[in-house]
Amino acid sequence: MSRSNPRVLSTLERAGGFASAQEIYALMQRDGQQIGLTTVYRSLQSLLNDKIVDVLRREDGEAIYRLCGESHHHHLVCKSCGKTVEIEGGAIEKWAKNIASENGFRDVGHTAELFGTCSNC
Amino acid sequence: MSRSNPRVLSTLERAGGFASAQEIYALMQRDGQQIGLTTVYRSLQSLLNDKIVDVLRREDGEAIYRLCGESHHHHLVCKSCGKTVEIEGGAIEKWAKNIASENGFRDVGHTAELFGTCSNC
DNA sequence: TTTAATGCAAATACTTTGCAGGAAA
DNA sequence: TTTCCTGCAAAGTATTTGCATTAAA
Repeated sequence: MSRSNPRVLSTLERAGGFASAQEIYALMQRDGQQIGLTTVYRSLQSLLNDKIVDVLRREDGEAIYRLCGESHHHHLVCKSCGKTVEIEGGAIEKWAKNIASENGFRDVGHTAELFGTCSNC
Repeated sequence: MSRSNPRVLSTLERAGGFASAQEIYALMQRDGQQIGLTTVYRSLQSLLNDKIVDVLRREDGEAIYRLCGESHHHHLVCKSCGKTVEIEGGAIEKWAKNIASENGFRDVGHTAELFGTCSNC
């Protein structure tokens, strides 16, 4: 797989660490940076692979990418405005471990996302 | 807007109260029910409007609809053989509600999946 | 007759892939 | 040369919409 174009990552940072592929592409175009949409998508795939970014979905299904810290966490996302709060998942980690051992599973990971409507919407 | 075709709702129920438009359409086709994909989409829109169903997004962005008020469950999936266990999510529901109110969110739903290696693998 | 439901086909939007030209090692 | 990066164009998938036909009231 191809490596990430560094300008894609820096554009994502500049966008507030939260943007779709289309938006990153548009931003770069507006700045006069020469790049193809394909490269933006491929770079994001690669960043995702390296766990440098995280992917969520907007209400309309568009994928939005955001920079991700190293610690395992979850998100609480507003369905209306996209506002995102990072959640520490202590309780859910414990829950996952319990469920796993109850069912004889090992090496258990998990995904969890919360979504709703924030106080401003 | 057009009203919902009742067979769409009953197919969604039959699917376990959780399916995408494409899946509902395929299910109805397989059963020999005559319906168009357009009608399935329009019916789901209408059910959504009437708050009879709820919409979530799969990881790949496909919209999945579920009956409102269904006590939904989660899955524990073996990465190696695909064995799946249904999990009752009492603990996680409570967790989600707490997190939501702590952050001033309302109408909060969630997704959660566990994956690991089962005892046979 | 008037209104609502239906479904085909076309249009949209996002995303991925095939392929060939060019840059880098 | 060999390998990697790039981007156009085409393909793919999910979803919506225009429009004419049909069923129902």
